[in-house]
Amino acid sequence: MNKESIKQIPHKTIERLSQYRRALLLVSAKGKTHIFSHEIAEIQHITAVQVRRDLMLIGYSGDLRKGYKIQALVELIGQIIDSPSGQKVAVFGLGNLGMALTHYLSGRRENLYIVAAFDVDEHKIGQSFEGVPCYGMEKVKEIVARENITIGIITVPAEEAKATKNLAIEAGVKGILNYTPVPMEVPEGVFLEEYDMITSLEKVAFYVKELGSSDLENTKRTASK
Amino acid sequence: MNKESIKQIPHKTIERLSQYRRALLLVSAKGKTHIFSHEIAEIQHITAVQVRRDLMLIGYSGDLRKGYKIQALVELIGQIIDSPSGQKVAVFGLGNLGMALTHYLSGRRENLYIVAAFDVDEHKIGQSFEGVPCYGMEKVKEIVARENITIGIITVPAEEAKATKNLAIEAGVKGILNYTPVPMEVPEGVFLEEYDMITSLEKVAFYVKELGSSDLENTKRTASK
DNA sequence: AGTATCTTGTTATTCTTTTAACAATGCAAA
DNA sequence: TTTGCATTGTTAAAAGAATAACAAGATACT
Ligand SMILES: NC(=O)c1ccc[n+]([C@@H]2O[C@H](COP(=O)([O-])OP(=O)(O)OC[C@H]3O[C@@H](n4cnc5c(N)ncnc54)[C@H](O)[C@@H]3O)[C@@H](O)[C@H]2O)c1
Ligand SMILES: NC(=O)c1ccc[n+]([C@@H]2O[C@H](COP(=O)([O-])OP(=O)(O)OC[C@H]3O[C@@H](n4cnc5c(N)ncnc54)[C@H](O)[C@@H]3O)[C@@H](O)[C@H]2O)c1
Repeated sequence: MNKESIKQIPHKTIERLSQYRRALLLVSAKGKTHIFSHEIAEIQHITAVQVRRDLMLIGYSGDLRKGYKIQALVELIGQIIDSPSGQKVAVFGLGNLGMALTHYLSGRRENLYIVAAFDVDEHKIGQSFEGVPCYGMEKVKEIVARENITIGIITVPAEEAKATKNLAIEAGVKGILNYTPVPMEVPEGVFLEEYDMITSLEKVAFYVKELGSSDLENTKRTASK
Repeated sequence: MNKESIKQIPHKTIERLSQYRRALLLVSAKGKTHIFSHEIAEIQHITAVQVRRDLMLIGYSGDLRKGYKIQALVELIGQIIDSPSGQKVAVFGLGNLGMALTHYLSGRRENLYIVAAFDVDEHKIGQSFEGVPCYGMEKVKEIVARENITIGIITVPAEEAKATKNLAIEAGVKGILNYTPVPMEVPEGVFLEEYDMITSLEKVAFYVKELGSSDLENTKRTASK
């Protein structure tokens, strides 16, 4: 697993590794120590080949008779997708969605820490939510630098989305998770992931309509993007 | 645009059509009547070829000199992705996320109506939120049937996710939008779309780490899908 | 020992999606 | 009129991802 080979891991495989790990931790908690590719596949509702291929790409070898050693696999996935010292995350826009996410994420993931939220609302600034302090926008540069925040989640109103993204990047954020419906672009060296809920919902609506009008297709789609 | 050709529109194109439409409505509101493929592309941060290819797939022809007629294109996209009489949506699990989504979606989309929420919390049952009534789980069958709800958004706790999905499908829901981190499967004739936030966040974290360790890749990824 | 069975690891193939290439078109200006 | 230019529509190629195919290893059973 050198740096070059990691770079060639498909994006989709990276996504599945995240999911495998969580699934593995769950079955591990039940006392299981080994698992077969088809068992992982069943949990994830994908094929066993897909699982084996993904594990091949990260260079993990299982036992031909017992399957994969859960603990070792979890550790290897961690070596690949985690930063050794963890990464810090900030939420930009502590509204309905931002608050839900803060609630959901804080104290949950071992290597990703939500350490700050930013908003313009005077009622929120200065307070803490789930142990996460909320700062005014004028503090972005200072806090991002001081805390070494590398990831920003954008949940401000659509009109403010691009400006907020720019501010975050100027302050030093290297990864953007954009939950506004506004398509963005980022400079070289910054990674952008976008998710648009309306699109998902309209997509479901479209395929429901299509399935209704002629029942040809059995469909499952997974996004995460 | 017959039924066969619609079926062959790539999933990704369907997603982009949803986004094109919203972008077009915005520029239309500013008084613009025509638009070039490269203008759409710029808004969406994709390539003009991609736009033209998508429009080709839905059989829309632009004017060689003026570009695409915005209003006509919006209408055509509507003919393709909307159901003529709209579709009704229910939220299952009116917690932090479910409430945020209800807030966000209610009264917003023209052809998709959130008409019900379901929860087990006695404090929520019987109340309305954003004009959306919350019912107990024992009412799912009755309400889904009565209101002809075709789409269910799953935002219950992870442990309840599969049971809730099954209940929704038994009641007659034909499309599931799963926001829990629990991978699901659905019977034939039901469409499933899943989005896992943790996966997205860990993916961003991974690529931030990689970009940091060697600045080769300029990356943009969009999910919704 | 030999055979059957199950699993992994990997290569080959197919499918999907994006990107490139380019002919055809229509207008404007020379 | 003719040339140049920017745009569309479409076919061709490339890239990315999933699926299939199958050799090889390990164990159990005969
Ligand atoms: N609520 C949802 O479920 C949901 C779902 C998908 C996408 N979104 C998107 O997420 C974004 C937020 O949605 P919401 O429902 O939470 O809205 P919201 O209005 O509840 O929250 C927006 C928050 O951003 C703050 N804010 C406003 N301007 C700001 C600025 N310039 N800088 C920093 N903070 C600022 C506001 O004070 C508020 O707290 C929107 O773009 C929306 O499209 C929301
Ligand atoms: N909060 C987020 O930002 C967020 C983000 C991504 C994913 N999720 C996922 O969404 C789900 C909900 O998250 P949340 O933060 O809103 O949790 P939450 O606890 O705030 O909400 C869960 C809601 O579901 C209700 N509920 C519990 N059991 C139920 C049942 N059997 N049937 C119907 N309703 C039931 C609860 O009463 C509560 O209102 C979780 O699976 C979580 O993993 C949440």
